[in-house]
Amino acid sequence: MRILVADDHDLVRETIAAFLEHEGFEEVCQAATLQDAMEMVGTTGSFDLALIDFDMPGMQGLEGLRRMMLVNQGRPVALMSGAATPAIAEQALAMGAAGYVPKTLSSKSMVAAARFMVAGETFAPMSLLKREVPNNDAFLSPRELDVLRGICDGKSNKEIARDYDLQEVTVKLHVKTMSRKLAAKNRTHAAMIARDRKLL
Amino acid sequence: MRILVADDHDLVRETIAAFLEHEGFEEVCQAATLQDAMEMVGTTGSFDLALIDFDMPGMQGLEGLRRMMLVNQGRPVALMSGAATPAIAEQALAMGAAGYVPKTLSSKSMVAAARFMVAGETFAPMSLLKREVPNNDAFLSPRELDVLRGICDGKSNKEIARDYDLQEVTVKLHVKTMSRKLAAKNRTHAAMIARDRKLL
DNA sequence: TATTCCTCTATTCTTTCGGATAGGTCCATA
DNA sequence: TATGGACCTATCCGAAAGAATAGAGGAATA
Repeated sequence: MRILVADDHDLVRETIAAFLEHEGFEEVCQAATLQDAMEMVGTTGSFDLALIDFDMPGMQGLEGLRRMMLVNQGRPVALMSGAATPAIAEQALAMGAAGYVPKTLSSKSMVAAARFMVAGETFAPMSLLKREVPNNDAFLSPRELDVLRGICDGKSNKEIARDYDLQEVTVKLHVKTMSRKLAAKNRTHAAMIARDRKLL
Repeated sequence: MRILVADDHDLVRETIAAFLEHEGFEEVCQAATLQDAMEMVGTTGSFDLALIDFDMPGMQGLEGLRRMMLVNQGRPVALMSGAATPAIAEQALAMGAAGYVPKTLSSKSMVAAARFMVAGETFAPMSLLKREVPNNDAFLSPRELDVLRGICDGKSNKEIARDYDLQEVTVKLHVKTMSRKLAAKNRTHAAMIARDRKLL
């Protein structure tokens, strides 16, 4: 049962490794960069599970994950991160990662997740996939939400105006202010952001 | 560490309970009906985790799950099933279940999942969350997918053209043909459709 | 009461989209 | 070789969107 923990933050890496060892994983290796991690696979053989950090040197976004998965010969490789977006996690899973492990996970859960992935299952915390909507509140006004819904349905400003019995200019106003609130470049971007945050 | 396994199939229930006990869970209780399970909670107190079968007598679909969650005082309750549809699993999770455990899970994974849910995390097998994207293939051309990705990022045609070293008109062409293929009214609509079908 | 926020409207202007039409190359396959 | 598909470019036009600015009514709240 060989596990690799790759993270450039010494404290984080060592803590995780210590926990895993304490919980019965026999051989827990460590690496501080993607290069180190890949070399380690080359010299000592593939791991039963590799946990690699998203923000580690050499990762180049998810490209590092892809390369790591290649060298580990199909055995499970999971992405770790402290601050990756749900979108990144989903992408990682889509490209076949064994899981996504947020560093916010309790040590107990972390060990459970590791066990799980070693067993060949794919793991992701539901907190990622479960709608996080603590932000929403009174962030967008009711009208702005109306308009946003219309946009998400692919409607034009004119159509939205007709639906709610408004003038087109008014809809435009809402589109603009709402897009600013969401930090969206335009209506399409706003629609995607809305979909991501599940705030429709 | 008290766990409840509720299933009307004696063999299944006892097997699962035996595995959990073998893997270190101290107190594993069993029930063959929802009534029994709820009474058990009433007399011996709430469990750290309750695994209840979807097809058990008294369940009445997900209503039984809801009631079980109420009596267990907010502690994790997970749905088990041999043949529930993904839709049911998603519904269960939406109503706050601690997880969905298919009976097809290996015993190892089952234990890992239990550990995980006891720790307060929510669990669902990725097979549920992994998208079925068998439709996509060759539906949109590679270029059209490029453009679609750009649109989903809220980019303008001009930006997309720059990204791929094309003329803006060309991008427009792709937008048009691609929108037609997706039956989208406009770029925004196309972006939403793409997101829904996970074909980015 | 004054202030703030949401709401709606108006005008003007520039940029972007969307559609139509009309070419062209490259490539694979029948 | 011909046919069709994906790909690229061009010009033109109208519609839509986006941005800026200005004003006004209503409701809630400090």
